[in-house]
Amino acid sequence: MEQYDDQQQQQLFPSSYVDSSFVVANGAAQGDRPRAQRRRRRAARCGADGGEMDGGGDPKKRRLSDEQVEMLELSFREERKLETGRKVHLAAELGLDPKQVAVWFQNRRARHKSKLLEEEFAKLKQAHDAAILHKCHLENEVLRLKERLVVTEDELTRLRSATGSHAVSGDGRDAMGRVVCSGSPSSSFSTGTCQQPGVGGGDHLGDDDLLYVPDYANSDNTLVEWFSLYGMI
DNA sequence: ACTAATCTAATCATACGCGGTATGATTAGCCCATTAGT
Repeated sequence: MEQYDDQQQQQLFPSSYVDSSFVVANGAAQGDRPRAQRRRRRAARCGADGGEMDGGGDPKKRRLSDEQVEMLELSFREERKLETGRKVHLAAELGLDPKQVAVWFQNRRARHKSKLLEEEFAKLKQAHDAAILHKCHLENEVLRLKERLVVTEDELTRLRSATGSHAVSGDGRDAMGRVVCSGSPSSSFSTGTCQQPGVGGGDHLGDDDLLYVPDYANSDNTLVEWFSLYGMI
């Protein structure tokens, strides 16, 4: 009993989803059992008994009554597995063949499982869609930050050219008293070599005064962090 | 180990209501389904 439940759970949510249509289309599900052969067998069987069901009953398939289905549903909700005793009891109570009850439970389990799978699929799809949306938002945010970065970079360049070389005092400081790096003028983010006027000159500057972009600041994220650190964003 | 009962998965066939869905029934299981009782 318990083992069957575990097995069912495993089959309910397999680790890898395989499209059943693919399996069927590739004939791997039932070992390529020929349909024609089954049809022939069925036709022969029907022909043999004159197209009637066992016991000479109604040849047409009869649906279970609402009451019967209701009782079966009730029983199914209590326990999805059907022990022999319960099956016989139910069958007697509903006026059905025990085999009919067994078949009903088999079909009910199968359809319950496919319903669960559908629900699980819907949930996963919803989560997937939400993740895609979140990714879009993040990408937009990155674009926005990059744009701000470019603007800030332009502003920096403009400020530098406005202050010009004359604005840099002999000790290598700009008008704001910050140390000016002598990196490539084309990029304010180049590592450059920082002029340390204080070295040997007795005029020591604190780290806060150093306008310097380190080597590791070569990715967008690091640049953003760096700009944030300096309150430029 | 053997066997009967039972299971899952796939499929068919019919009912119900108008092309497609719901549902009862059948079949295979291939390193030959699994489980439980003997």
